[in-house]
Amino acid sequence: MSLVLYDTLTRQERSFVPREEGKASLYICGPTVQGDAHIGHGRAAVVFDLLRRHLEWSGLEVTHVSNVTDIDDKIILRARRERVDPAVIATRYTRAWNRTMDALGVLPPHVQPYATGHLLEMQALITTLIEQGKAYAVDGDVFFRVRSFERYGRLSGRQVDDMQQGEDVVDADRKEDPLDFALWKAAKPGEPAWPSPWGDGRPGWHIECSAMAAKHLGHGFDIHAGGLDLVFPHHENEIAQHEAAHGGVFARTWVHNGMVRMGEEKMSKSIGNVVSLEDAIATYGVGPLRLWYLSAQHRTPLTFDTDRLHDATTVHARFTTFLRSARRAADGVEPAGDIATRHRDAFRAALDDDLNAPVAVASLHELVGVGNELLPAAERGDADARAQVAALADALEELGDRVLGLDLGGSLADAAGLEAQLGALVEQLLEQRQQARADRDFAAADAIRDQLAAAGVVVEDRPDGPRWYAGTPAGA
RNA sequence: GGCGGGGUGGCCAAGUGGUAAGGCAGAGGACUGCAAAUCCUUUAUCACGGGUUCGAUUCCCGUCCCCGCCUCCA
Repeated sequence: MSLVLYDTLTRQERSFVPREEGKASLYICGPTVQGDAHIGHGRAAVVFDLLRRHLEWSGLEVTHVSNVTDIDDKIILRARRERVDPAVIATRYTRAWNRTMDALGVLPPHVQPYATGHLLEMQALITTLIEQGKAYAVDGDVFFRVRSFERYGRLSGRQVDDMQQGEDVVDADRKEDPLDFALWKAAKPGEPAWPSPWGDGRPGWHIECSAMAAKHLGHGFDIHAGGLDLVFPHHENEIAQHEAAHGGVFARTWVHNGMVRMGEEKMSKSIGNVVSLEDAIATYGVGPLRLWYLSAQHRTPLTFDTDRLHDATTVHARFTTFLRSARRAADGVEPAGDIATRHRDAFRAALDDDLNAPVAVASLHELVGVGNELLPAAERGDADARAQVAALADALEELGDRVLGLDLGGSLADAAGLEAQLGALVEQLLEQRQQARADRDFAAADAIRDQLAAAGVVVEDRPDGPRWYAGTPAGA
C-alpha cells in the first residue's frame, strides 16, 4: 500500500512502512472509564476506526490494542460520591463504552488491556527507570526525572527550559524538579492501593500506556494514536518512560485527531458543553453521524451543530436511496467489470493521502451520480445498464460500508424488515390509491399517501407504477 | 509569554506555482395530476499589504482575526 500519514513527532507526512511486512500494529489511547462517552470520544474512535479499516482493506493484518484506564483520580472521586467501590464505576463505564462503540460501528480492538491488570508490568518498568537513575522514590511516590531524558519535549515541540513552571505544582515539596511527573502514587487513606516495592499505592496515569503498549505490541510498534489534547503531557511522557528505560523507539508514527468544538469553543467536561455520544447516535443514526465525523480532515477542528448533522443526514439518504434503487433495478445481476474502478481508485488514493475522508466521500458522490444516470436504463431492463448499476452498488457498499462504516446496507436491511411486515397492508392501500388516481380523485389519492407517510412509508410514483419503502423522505 | 493549527462561493469542505474537487442550501429547467426521487444548467479570483516568479490562492515577510496545547481531557 502507499499510505502516507502525518506524523506528529516529525511534523511531516511520511510513507507508512510497517515494522513487519504485511502487518500493522496500532495502539489507540482508550477511555478513562469515569463517565459516559461524548461526541468528542466518538470522533477519535471513528477516525482511528477508519485508519484500521483502511489498513485492513489494503490487505494488512492489523493488531489493534486499545486500553481502558480503570484506576484514576476521577474514578475514585465518583465512587466516593456514589458511595460504591471504584471498581463498580470502572466496570459500569467500561461496559457502557463498549456498548456505545459497538453502536457506533467501531470495530472492537483485538486486545483491550486494563490498567489494573498490568500493575506488574508497570512496576517492572518503574524499577528499570529507578535502577538507571531516571526515576526516584520519595515517601512511597515515584517520580520520573524529566531532565534525565534528553529528548523530552520532542513530540510536543517544547524546550524543557521553556516549560511553564507554575506555582501550584502538585507534590512540589517532594519533586526534585517541578517538571517531574508521577510514575507511582503512594496510597492515601480510603483509596484503592496495590502493593509495590515502594509501598502500597497506585500507578500514575502515563505509565500504563507505556507498559501495556510494549507488552501487547512490542517495542517500536507502528502507530500510536489519540486525541490532539493527549500530545502533552500524556504521550510525551509515554515516550519518555519507554525510551528512557529501553532505548530505541517506542512508537514509529504518532497520529492525532483534532478536537470537536461547540460553536467557537472546544467541547469539554470542564466547560460543560458536552453532547453524549449515545444521544447523538440515537438522534442522527450511525451513518449520518459517521458522515459528519468524516466531513473534515481528521486533524482539523470539527464543529458540532445541527445544520451540519442535517447535511450529513441528507448525504446519507442520497447514498441509501441510490443503493435501494440500484438493488431493485439490478437484483441478482452479474456486475459489469470495471465501471467502478475509477471511483475505487480515487477513493483509495484519498485515504492513502493521510486519510483524506472528505475527498473519499466526494468519490462516492461521483459514483452515485454516475449510477443515477444509468438507473433509468437499468430500470427499463437494459442489460448493460443493469450490470453497471450492479457494479456501482457493490462498490458503494464496499467503500461506504466496509471502509467508512456508513451503515448503508444496514439501513436498507432494517427497512426491509419493516417492509416485510407492512407489505400486505401497504399494497392494499396503494391499490385503492391507484384506483383513485385513475378516477382523477387526487384528493383521495393524496390522503392515502399522506396517511402512509405519517406511518413511515414513503410512496413514489414511477413511470411503471408506484413504489414504496419504509423510511422518511430524504432531507426531512 | 512559549509551541502548534487555521482564515477558500450563502453554509460545510478539498486542493494546486499556471486562473479552484465534492456536498448542503438557493435559482431556473426536465420528469410528475401534484409530490418524491433523479437528471441538466447556474453562483468564488481563495483575510489584508508587500515580496520572489513569466505567472501565486498555493512560496517568503509583515498585519489583522479565529482556534488548540502549555493543568484532567478524545
